[in-house]
Amino acid sequence: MDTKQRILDEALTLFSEKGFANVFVTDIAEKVGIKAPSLYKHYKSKQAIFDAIIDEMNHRFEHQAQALSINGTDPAADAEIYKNMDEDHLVRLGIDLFSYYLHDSYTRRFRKMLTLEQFKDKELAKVYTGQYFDMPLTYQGMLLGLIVAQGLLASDNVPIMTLHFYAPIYMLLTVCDREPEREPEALKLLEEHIRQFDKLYGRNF
Amino acid sequence: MDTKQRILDEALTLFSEKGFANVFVTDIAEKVGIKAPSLYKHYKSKQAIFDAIIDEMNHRFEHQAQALSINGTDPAADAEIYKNMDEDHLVRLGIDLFSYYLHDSYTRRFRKMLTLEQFKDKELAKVYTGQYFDMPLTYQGMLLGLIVAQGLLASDNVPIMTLHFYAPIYMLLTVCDREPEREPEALKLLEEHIRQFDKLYGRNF
DNA sequence: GTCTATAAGAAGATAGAC
DNA sequence: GTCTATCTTCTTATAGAC
Repeated sequence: MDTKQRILDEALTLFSEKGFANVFVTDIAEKVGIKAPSLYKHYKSKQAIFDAIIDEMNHRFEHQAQALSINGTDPAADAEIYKNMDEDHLVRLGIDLFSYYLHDSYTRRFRKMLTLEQFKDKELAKVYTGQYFDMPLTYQGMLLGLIVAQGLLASDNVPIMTLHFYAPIYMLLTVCDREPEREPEALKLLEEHIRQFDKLYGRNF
Repeated sequence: MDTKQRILDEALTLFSEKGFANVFVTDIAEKVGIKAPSLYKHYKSKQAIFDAIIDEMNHRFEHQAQALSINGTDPAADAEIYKNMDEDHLVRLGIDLFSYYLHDSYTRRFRKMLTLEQFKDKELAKVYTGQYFDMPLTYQGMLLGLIVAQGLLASDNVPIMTLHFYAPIYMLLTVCDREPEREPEALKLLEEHIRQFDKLYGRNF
């Protein structure tokens, strides 16, 4: 990895732990193994480093869905996976989703950084809500819609059904971001949540 | 309100909007209508102001439940309220809860400040999780337990049922903290969520 | 308790040699 | 591209008069 990229990587780590304002260019340079002035040969300011991280994220998220072992951009192509979706498969899907978001290094650091900077301006607020509310609800809504279409679950309001599936996952994720030692407890609640979800939507309507 | 208290009030507003590190003692003093050095007659440092806000919160939250028009500390005493709990009453409860958390000035500012400072140290992380995860789940779990006991809803896993009730409320709250203009949309989803919740838990088991 | 003046130090960024 | 030296500005905090 070249220096320019290593700067982004170390800056992201520091920003996600301490917040933009509490990280000094000296800290970033030290982690990279150079002196602060050298850093300005790669980026014209501390803010430019932050902006470059946001830009890089926009490129990476295009491939995110693939990392979840789902096609991501073509839900119809994912339908095959959900042909025989039973409770255990749904639990596996939810835990994989949760574990990926929680443990993938880049995803976790970016989410934590955005958590700390979300009120800075309207654009960052939109990036956060887009990534952790609109996009998951849209995509998971398509998947659950497919499962409903196949008669494996039943709902006359798939968007709300999706909110019921995703909101507990999101909340448990924020808990583990703050207190990683609560992950076992979160995983237990997550599994119970999905089994209950499956029972609730598997029996009604 | 005396100067000492006004300092806390203005500091909380600024911290919740910009984060601790991006607020300067000059900014706080200006809002209060004094010069920065005068501020040091009331608090020995900027950090001491932050600490005083956290301390004040610990006192205020004792009375929080009462502001929600429920007893709060004695769920058994609240049982009366839920004697005739139908879907519309449950919707009202959820929307009141949501609206209180979102619009109560002190609650909103404190939550936003804590959001920005939650990774600073273990103690702040615990305050956040305690206030917005453990406490709501514990208390709402007691209320839902009462409703289940009265046969108005049914569940063999009240903690997970509580997670299903609260997690969407929490997630929608975080959306509105970032993008207040999305409140109408959030309220619509919130009402649909609770009506669906009532149907799901009203028909099973 | 509030002010003006100022100390003390931190932090972002630049200049110019190598 | 990296370094040392340095500039400039900002920020917290104190001193001491009123």
